[in-house]
Amino acid sequence: MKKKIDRRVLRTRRQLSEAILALILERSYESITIQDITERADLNRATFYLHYGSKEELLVDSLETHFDELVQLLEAEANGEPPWGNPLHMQRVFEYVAENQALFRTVLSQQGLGYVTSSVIRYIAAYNERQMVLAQVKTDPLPASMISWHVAGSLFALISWWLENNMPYSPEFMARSLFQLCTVGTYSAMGEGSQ
Amino acid sequence: MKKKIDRRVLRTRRQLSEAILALILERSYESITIQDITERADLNRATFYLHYGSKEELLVDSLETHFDELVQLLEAEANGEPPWGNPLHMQRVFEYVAENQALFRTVLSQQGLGYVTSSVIRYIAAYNERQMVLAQVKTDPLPASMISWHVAGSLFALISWWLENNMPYSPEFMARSLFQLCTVGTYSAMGEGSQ
Amino acid sequence: MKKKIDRRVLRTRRQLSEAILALILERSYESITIQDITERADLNRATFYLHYGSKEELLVDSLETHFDELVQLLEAEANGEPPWGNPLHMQRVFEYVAENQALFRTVLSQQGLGYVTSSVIRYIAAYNERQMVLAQVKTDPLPASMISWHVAGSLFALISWWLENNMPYSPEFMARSLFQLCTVGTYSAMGEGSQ
Amino acid sequence: MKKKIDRRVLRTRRQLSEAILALILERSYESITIQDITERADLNRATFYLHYGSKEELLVDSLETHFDELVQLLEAEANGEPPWGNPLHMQRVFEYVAENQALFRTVLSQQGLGYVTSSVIRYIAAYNERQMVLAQVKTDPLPASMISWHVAGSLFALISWWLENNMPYSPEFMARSLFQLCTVGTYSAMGEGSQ
DNA sequence: TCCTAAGCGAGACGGTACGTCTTGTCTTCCA
DNA sequence: TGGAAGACAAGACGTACCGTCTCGCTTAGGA
Repeated sequence: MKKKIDRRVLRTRRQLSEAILALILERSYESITIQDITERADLNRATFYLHYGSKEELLVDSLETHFDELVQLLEAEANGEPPWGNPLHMQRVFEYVAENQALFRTVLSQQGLGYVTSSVIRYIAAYNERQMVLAQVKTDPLPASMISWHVAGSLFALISWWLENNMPYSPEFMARSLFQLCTVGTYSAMGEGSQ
Repeated sequence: MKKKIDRRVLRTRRQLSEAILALILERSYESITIQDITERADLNRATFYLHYGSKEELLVDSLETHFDELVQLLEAEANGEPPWGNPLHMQRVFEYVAENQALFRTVLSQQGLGYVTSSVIRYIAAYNERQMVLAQVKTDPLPASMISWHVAGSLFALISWWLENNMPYSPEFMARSLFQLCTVGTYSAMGEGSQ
Repeated sequence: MKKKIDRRVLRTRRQLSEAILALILERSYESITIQDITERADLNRATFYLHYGSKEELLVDSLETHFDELVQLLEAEANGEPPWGNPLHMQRVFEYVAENQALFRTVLSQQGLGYVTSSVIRYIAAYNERQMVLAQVKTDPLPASMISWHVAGSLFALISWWLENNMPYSPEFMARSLFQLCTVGTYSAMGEGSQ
Repeated sequence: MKKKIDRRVLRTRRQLSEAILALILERSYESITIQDITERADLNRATFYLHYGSKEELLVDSLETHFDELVQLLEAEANGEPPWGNPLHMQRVFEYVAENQALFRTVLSQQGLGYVTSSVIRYIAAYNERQMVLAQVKTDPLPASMISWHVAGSLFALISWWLENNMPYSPEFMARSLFQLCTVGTYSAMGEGSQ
């Protein structure tokens, strides 16, 4: 019972993906209409509805590739350590962000993409927790999920800060800072004698 | 040369504010039309446009009151300390969130309110930085704004986690946890011998 | 290279035409909204704008059919004579008016249809002049167009008078009267000895 | 029980009259809003409603002056003759039109003023009939009112033609032409041997 | 290699919300 | 008391976008 997907279908979906990704880099997500997408993709508006039910559906489908790529990259390097336990580990994330700078900047800062924003934190937190369970980290007296969210929130915030300030530091530095802020706290991270 | 604001105007704006705040607690922000708002407020649709240019404008105006309240509360208690430097300080935030639970839950989790989400982090970070400057905290070798964002992201994430898990801990506990995670880091916060 | 007009389009336009013609017979033209027309035509309001830019455009389009009918009828009978030169000729006009009584009554008397009113005189005058040129009528010392307007004004007025007085005379009588008033003048038309 | 009309009221009405008369000379009657009129008159919009119920009411009130003037002028000169019985009589009409050229041009040709257009013919016809009755004109076998309308339609048409063609003839010539067309008919008016 | 089901373009249409415009009413305040 | 100022309800306007549909044409891929 083979699925035999028409090559035209694949082509059409690719065109739609490329169109929406190109468009969100250009202007506000909410201002983009399905008409705009299909025009850019050189397709008929009705054709859109043969493949997706909404802009959101297409966007999620289009972004999946990117995030899956990153997650696979991370999981390959995680060796029984909590995700922030190793600066090198986090460094990959910042490097990946730097490579896909335009996309991340858009996704993290655009108004209409709010639901992506919050999913991202949730997504990172879930990933963190998964890794912590695998690494059998004990977190008493705090629950593991709280720690996961703490780190996810911090990571998200640092990435946002980094992009908004035009990446003034190297990925290494950012990763090391995150590592320190999370593991040994702000007091130590800021050096002796501070505060 | 007094401004002489018509009492009707104030009344109308209050009705609109109450209407939109009530509606976002009931259903998806994007699904709310201006027609819905004015109907709920018992006003004519055209009247809306005499006061606001869009749903967003009204929402921001309506939320301001709440957040300003919180900020004033915090600033009154901050005595030359960084905002997370004192668990009691943060406790106020969690208590405030608990009191306005329904609103925060909606604002932090609803899809269409994404731009609020990211503004909130930005807002907290800016507040943090302001306080750090006032407290003359030295942050070498990390820039103060990075620390601000780190703490803001963490606070945001912990509030989200807290609300999503139906507030399983007291505001005191949450504040103390945040304090520890931020100041002395995850290792210490999680107790000796962990990891 | 045929035009390929969608049958649905024709159907839609017919529905709109019928709707507006029915409505102007019922009530004041100005009081009719596009909403009214589309409701009567069982169509969506937006659909109206796919076909016409305004009520006026639709009305003109709808009336054209009627007037073209009359003009064709007249031209078929005109044999090198000026249009009022033959009572039988004009008789057709009055007969046609009688048959489409309700429509003419409305078009000639309704306030909002003023621009139709004046176009009608202009329209008749132009027709007259065209016929006079064809018939090579010499009009010295008066210009042909002045004569055309004179007769058009008279025809228009007599039709109005006829309808307003509930058609007290037969089309034949009206046509003969118009013929006499125009060709031999009021003195002769009113019989010998008058005045 | 004197009426004590405030001088301010008269002033206000005059301002409104002048405003609407000025405006119809400038642009389409329908495009003129009450807002426009009151702005031009340097009055508040609400004030309009203290004096008139609609644009139409104001316009009729404003035009009355002009037409009454003309009628008085005509009646003063009519000495028991039917109104078209004397070329000199009609000449006054054309002269009056020429003097108030801009106004007549507007009133007769503007779309939205259709109801004025048809009232004008009705008005002239009624005047004609009144004069015919006074002059005890016998019109057998045609009814007097039919004759009145015939002449009114012709007069209206000739005035329209005259204005549309930028008044190529003198009032005297127009009056004489109308006289001939109406009294002795087109055949005679166009000279011997024509047709 | 044909043929048949699918993908797709074109575009009409119903539906919904938009933001704007004009009207008419009302209230408050001033001269 | 007449008018200015302006808030508001009411409702039509023309536009924009959506999602659905129908009608053909083209073309891929199984027979």
